[in-house]
Amino acid sequence: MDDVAARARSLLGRMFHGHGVTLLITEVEAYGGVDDPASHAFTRTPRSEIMYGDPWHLYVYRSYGMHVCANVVTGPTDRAAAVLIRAGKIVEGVELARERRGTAPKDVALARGPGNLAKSLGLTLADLGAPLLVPGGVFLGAPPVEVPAVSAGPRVGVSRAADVAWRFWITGDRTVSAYRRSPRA
DNA sequence: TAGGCGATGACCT
DNA sequence: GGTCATCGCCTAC
Repeated sequence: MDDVAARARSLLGRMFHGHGVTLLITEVEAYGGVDDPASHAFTRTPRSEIMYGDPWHLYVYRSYGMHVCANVVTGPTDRAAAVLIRAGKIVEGVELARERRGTAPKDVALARGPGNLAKSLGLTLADLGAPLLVPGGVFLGAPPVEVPAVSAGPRVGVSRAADVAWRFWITGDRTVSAYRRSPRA
């Protein structure tokens, strides 16, 4: 369990490249997989099968019909853990991201929230299963040289097991989305 | 093949 | 800060 959280934390401060836009990951949320009721991998289906595969691949899903969310499969394979990328700070391709978002209020909010982040990066369901350690359409940059200060708290938006403190963010970063507990929690 | 559902976002007060 | 619109996909008949 703890290694899942550790891997989620290690993603903070790391670069995430997506179709011409680069952002620095500022907020993530860990999902334990097989023993985590809130995880999409909790019920094993053809779709969630990707999380039972090799680590460092992309798992994307559509929510509420219109939003796309991006996850990093972290493994190990028998656990099917994944990390939801919730927010980031765009460092390259701001113009392109703004174009994709349409009417974005501020630069700092371009990739605030999982749906907005995926939209800024131009992610679609076609990116499902993309290898994240291989430079291409979507991939991860090298780990940060300097590890940022990290805060932890309960997960957002999940209807089950919301009390697990598996949400991590870079302390004080303004791109981190505001906390909101699920109405069903 | 039909229905339920969701790891949200935007907008309004 | 609270409320509500939203719809394509997955799962279970």
